[in-house]
Amino acid sequence: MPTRKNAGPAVTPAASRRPRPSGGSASERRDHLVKLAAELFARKGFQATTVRQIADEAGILSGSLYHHFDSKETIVDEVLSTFLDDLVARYRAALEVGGTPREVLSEMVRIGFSTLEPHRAAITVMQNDWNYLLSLPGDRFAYLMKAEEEVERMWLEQIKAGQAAGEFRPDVDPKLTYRMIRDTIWVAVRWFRPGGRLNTTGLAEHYITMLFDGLATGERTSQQGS
Amino acid sequence: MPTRKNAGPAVTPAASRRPRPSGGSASERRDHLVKLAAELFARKGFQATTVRQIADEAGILSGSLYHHFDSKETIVDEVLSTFLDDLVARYRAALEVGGTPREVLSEMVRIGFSTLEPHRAAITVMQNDWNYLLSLPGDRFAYLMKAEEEVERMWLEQIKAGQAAGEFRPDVDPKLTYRMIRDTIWVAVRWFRPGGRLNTTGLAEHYITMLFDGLATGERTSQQGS
DNA sequence: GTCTATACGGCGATAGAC
DNA sequence: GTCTATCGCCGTATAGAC
Repeated sequence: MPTRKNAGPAVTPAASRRPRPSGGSASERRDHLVKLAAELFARKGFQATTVRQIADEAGILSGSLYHHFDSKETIVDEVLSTFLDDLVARYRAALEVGGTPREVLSEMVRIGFSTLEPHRAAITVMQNDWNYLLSLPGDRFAYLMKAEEEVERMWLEQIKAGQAAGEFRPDVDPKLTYRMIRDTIWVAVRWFRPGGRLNTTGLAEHYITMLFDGLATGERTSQQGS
Repeated sequence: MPTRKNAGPAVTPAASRRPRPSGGSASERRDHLVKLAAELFARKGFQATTVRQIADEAGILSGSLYHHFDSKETIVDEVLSTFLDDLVARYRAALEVGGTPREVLSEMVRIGFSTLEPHRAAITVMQNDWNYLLSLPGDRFAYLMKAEEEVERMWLEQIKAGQAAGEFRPDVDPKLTYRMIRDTIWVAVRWFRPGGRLNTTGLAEHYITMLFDGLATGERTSQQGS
């Protein structure tokens, strides 16, 4: 079942706005075009990708694209909202399962790295064109910030819970820590390629080790309280 | 003295290509234009920034820009090469000072974060437009990869030395570890703003703690050998 | 060193035939 | 659902006056 799980409401407008045809064949074509466009956006950047290039890739002319989408922005909107809906749904599910803060955070790290392969293009676009899309006139891409805020709340909750339980060191800033974790995960799309020495699972476990236990061997230093 | 220290040769072509006028007044104007352009590139992206906008910002017309630069690419070239020359020179200097791997790595982390403020715009451009610039026809921006490779060698050397000395855990991958450190530092330009709770020094110390000792309190887990 | 004026191409998007 | 044809705009860059 490739459609949304019922773990919560859609967080992005485009996802709920999108019509759900019965046969599915009409939207398969559309989805295919979105995938092609996403690859180009990721490789060249949103603005540097022209509607003619997208159409070329699909073997049609640029004018024909406008039978499926009313603008280039609509396409990138769909790329990003599809990814964010999936991501947020999986985070919510992980929180429902529960566990110690360390267990939940580990799972959230795994979820993040596991999206690297299926959503590589979308994550790349999100990283490179986030600021530009937010700077566009109108509120069209405001949902990007909304999604980011919900995700941040979920992470912060766990980090703070871990500190309150004495599981995490009290002398680190939760927000700062969250940002560094988040960035480390997403920025990996820049260099991660499937088929390398490590798959995304190995990547996640490597990072979980570093995150919780650090690079150093031996005794810890500067373990002073808050 | 704002010019290059004699800690090594320039690593970027643009830097050595650039004429060094005696009076300095002529190049001050040029440097000013580069700074204005860098801010716009950082805010809107290289491609989305037009030469007309750059000229507007400087209070001249777009045609007049071409008295100073022969193309828009030349401007971004100068933005990036100035930053990279400074960065590489400082890394080289840190390696010359020496110390234990942990000390040297800590210093390299500090150097990285300390560039966030003076080179904020350049780092942002580097992050967002790296792929696009490398994809341009010709070898013009190939020096970006050259610089990146030299920097990677410097980091890997220290990580591996630390593992050989038993200072760092042997069960992490040096290259992977380097990439994650590098990404965590640079990606901070996305959210770091001077005047917040933490300055770049505090940021660096926070990260050094996390990097070496991790988030967890208490005993370490999974300390198996290679 | 800046301005005026403009060349030239490619951009996103549209209308209507098929 | 795609093509043909095209509109109007804006992009980088240039030439020559001042």
